[in-house]
Amino acid sequence: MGRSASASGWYDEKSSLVKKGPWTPEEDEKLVEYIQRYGHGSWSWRALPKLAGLNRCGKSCRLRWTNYLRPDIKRGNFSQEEEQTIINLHALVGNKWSAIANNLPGRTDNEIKNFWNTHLKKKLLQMGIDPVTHRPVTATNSDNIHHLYYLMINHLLSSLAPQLLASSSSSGTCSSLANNNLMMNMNPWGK
DNA sequence: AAAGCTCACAACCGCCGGCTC
DNA sequence: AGAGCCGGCGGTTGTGAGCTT
Repeated sequence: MGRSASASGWYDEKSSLVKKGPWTPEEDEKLVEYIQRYGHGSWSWRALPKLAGLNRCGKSCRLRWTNYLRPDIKRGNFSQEEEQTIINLHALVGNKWSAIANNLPGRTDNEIKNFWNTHLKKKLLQMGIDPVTHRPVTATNSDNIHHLYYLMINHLLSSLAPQLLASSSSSGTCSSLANNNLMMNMNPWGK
């Protein structure tokens, strides 16, 4: 089933008039006010811009709300524990940012994805760990840190991945696994 | 001081799966 | 059964801020 861009919500029938780019405080205010007043369920994202008096496509509104305006979003730097959780979960499920975000309350998939791409990937590479495979970059490297990390990830992949993937949509399922004592104790970069 | 570069992150884009008709 | 709508996802891009030269 192929889908056009218009069907996915980026452009409506008057696409040339739909505004793109950064949101203004006024637009934010309109969006927040409408959602807070009417809650979810009585409208669709596609219909919302018109209802709220916004010259945006529904998809842009949804993204703005879920990634930035939602009241439960946690702002600020990632803690060591959050960082550790992301790395552990990424080793289990890969680039499933929404599944990872489900286990980090207040964090969005977009935020985690950005954090991974700008910080964690580099950090792992500096440690000599491939951020994709979570294995040492050099096959012959038997350094203790790499070896511990490798054992840890393999242990988790073999024992936990099936159940994690099966329940990745339900929040709270993974966090206890990702943060369990074994993993924290084996954390090769400390803290 | 200013031009160029790098980094971080908000936003865009295209695609997919589920659902409805 | 299949076409279309919708919400959601992950990859990519644009841009502003901060840093370096």
